[in-house]
Amino acid sequence: MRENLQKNYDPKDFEEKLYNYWNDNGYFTPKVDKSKKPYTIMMPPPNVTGTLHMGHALNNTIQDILIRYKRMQGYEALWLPGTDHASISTEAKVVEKLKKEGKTKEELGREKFLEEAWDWTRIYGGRIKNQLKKLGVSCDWSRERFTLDEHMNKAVTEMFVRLYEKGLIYRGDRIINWCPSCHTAISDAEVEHEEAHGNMFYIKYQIKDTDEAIVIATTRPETMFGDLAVAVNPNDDRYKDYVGKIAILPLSNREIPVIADEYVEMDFGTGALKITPSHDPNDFEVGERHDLGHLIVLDEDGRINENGGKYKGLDRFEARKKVVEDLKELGYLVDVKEHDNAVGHCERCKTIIEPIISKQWFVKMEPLAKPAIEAYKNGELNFIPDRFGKVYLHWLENIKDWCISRQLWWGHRLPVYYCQSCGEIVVSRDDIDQCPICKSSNINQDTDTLDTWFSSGLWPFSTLGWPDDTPDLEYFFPTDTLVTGYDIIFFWVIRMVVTSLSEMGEVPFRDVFLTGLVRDSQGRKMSKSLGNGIDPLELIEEYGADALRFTLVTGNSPGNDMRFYTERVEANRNFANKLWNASRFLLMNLEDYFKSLREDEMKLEDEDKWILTKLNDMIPQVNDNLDKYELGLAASKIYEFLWEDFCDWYIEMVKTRLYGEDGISKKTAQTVLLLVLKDILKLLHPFMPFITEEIWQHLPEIDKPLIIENWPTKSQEMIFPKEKEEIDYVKVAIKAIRNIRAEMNVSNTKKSKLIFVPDNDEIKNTIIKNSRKFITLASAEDIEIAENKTDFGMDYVSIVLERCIVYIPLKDLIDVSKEIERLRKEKQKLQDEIDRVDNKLSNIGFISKAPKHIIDEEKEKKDKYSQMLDSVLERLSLMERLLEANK
RNA sequence: GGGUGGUUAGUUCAGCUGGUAGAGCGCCACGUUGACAUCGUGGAGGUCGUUGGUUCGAGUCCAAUACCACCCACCA
Repeated sequence: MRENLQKNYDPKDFEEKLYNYWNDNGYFTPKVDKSKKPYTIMMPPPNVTGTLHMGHALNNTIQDILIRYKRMQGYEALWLPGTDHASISTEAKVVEKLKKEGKTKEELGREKFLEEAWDWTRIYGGRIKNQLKKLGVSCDWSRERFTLDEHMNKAVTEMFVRLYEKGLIYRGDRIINWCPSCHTAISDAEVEHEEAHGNMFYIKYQIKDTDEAIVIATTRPETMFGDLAVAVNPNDDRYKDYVGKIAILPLSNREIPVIADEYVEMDFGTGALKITPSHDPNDFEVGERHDLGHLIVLDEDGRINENGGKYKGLDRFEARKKVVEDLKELGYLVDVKEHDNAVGHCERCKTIIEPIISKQWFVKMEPLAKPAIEAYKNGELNFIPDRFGKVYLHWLENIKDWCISRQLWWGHRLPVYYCQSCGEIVVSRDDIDQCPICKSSNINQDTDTLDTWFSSGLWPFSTLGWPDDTPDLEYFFPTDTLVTGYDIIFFWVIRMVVTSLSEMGEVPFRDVFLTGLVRDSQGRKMSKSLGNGIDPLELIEEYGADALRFTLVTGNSPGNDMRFYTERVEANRNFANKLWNASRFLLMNLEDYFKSLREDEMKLEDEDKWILTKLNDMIPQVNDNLDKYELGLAASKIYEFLWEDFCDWYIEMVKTRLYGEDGISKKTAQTVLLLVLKDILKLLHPFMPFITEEIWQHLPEIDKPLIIENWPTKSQEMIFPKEKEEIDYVKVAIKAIRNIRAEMNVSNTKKSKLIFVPDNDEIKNTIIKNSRKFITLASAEDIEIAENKTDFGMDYVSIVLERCIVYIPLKDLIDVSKEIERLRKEKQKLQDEIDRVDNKLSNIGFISKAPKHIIDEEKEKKDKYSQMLDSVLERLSLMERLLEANK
């Protein structure tokens, strides 16, 4: 015997219990079953040591909805979870921890440091996993992966070697972005540009052996110790004569050539530019063209090095001040102007980036980008919403090489070995301790690790076993949908597409569903520093996971940022509560369900047909929405159906039958109630998995858990247009009656008689058939059908419906003049509508060009309103006459 | 300098292929009727940023424009 549902909806009673039940029974784990279709999502791996935030909650809710939907549709639905080692941020956290203990990573050494990092990972690594579980994620934990797992490491090495062998990975001296705080190179994508107020300094460089000087403009005077030339535009007449001469660098008095290069803009600054090839990407290019060589003047902390003479040891910003002071004192500083420009910051630690020449490893992107561009253009890869495709294309079309080496320890070590004896560079799948060329054992592996995104870039296939040929890989790859934030397109999405196209020969996923950012109620980004973050776990604790999930997918559209209001979670908790109580009501009224009548004795009544029709109209719409990733639209349709159609109308209409004596009618109502509720639970399950499963488990005659139930499909024989229309008519009538009673302040407890005067038999039958509904839903004590409108005088209030008038005897409450006033307003309203329709119908353009069904609709409206207007006019004149006669 | 998104009820947002504007919250009035006050019933509230255009008809398509966000970009 099953227990009843608890009286009060309290998610805490069952959410955890159900999660374990699903997980323990293996419902999250799909099988490789060639007779079924797979559907695959790879979870974007959160940082292993991170904590769950709203972005994760949004992301994972969407993925879970898709996976549960597909699972119920009969797909082998794989949602593979995992975590990312997040090299730079995890390493920073461990370094910070060491610092607190008074240690540095250098003191500790690589091996000990990695032990610390693994400890850290073990301590905090489980945290986010457990937090995700509270959300209800139905991902396959048996296939969970971590980007630093042994197997993942193998995949990374394999990819590196393959790309290297194809000539797509190379080592070189390039200007890279150096973070003086993280002490590593970072990629262009990891640099955030921010507009900053600064100064443009105009500095005089003397021309050797003359009295003349050339004035250059720079924002970074402290790098002048690295200047290797002054450049002007070859077409610039002002400086023509200086080209080829020697300029003398102030402060250090070093001699540098004046060169001509097209790169220099004549009308910017002074038209003369100092060239610092080791500290500026453009200057680097110029330097290459003119063979200027390199001169580095900053160290890894961003301080001036020994090439800066007496300025050595000064931080770059202090050095700037000091250099400017000295230049001024010595008369070299000609001018200072305010100047704003975009300054690059480290995406992790927000430190200002230092462009610096450095020997690093790069991926050559252009040849890899081409197929990725193609894949989008020919439709193999879709973005939802599509506008992000443009962002994707723009990035790929302007792509630059990707710096992948990091001067960090926590990560995948480069599979690169340097022979100290013969100088050979060996890239190898296996660890080597002997040089394959000179056989020397004096060979060392590169100490650098790879950019985190290099390993996560392989996520869609490395997780399935690549490079090994596994059944999972064969069956589940390529994946179907990727769900992630738009802020991560460049970091991650593009890298996955590129590596997959290169080594798997196809796109890693068909659809990329991009979510917006979850912002606070004021529209600000949630951040730790602002302290405005809302903790999803607290919301789950208070309102339940279902309410939070529903909130995250409704009221916004894909790719758009959303403001988060706790009030909305509350509203959705109320929705869950509504479902809970409706279900409880139903179960209470199903107590005699088993011992009641036989199936074939069932007789569907109008309201049964009405709700079944509405249900079956909705099902294909919901499916369509879900297939198009319109999760919010799907959710609101179910919301409305449950609350309005099912609870407010159907249940209320059916109550008299449940309490009544007619066994067949009761049994029929019970059956329909149960049938509709079951479909609601199924449709809602992806959105609100916990409450729906909990209720499901309490229903009679269920043979499997909801999570693996069959998704509802439209039932053609359950569509009854005529009855649907009839009930809709009854609803309109009931609303009108309620409305007028409320306007006249008639309390619900005061029952009144309703007298209907229908125009025709059809309406008459509808009224008679549904008369009980008026009694329960429109506070009527009695229903009467009359033939003659004129029988009802001043003691009655009248409601004009289509083809029918309702009279309510409310003797004491009626003020005739007010009633006349009301009727006049009614008349005006109808007249306006008729005018509007007339206007349309008399328009030749409309008649000749609009589609027939639209014209017919308008004509019908006209008929309807005209007929109603006649009734109103008739009633109005009667009342006016009666008022007159009464005076 | 390029590009994208937003601008709809007091507020936060929906509104699919163009056909008399919707929801949640808030507000007002009434209501403990045997699922639910985490509720019910009724109501007030919008010239859909502005200006043009296409169309029989535009919140919905096109073009300008304003404002607010965001992204990209090597003018030192």
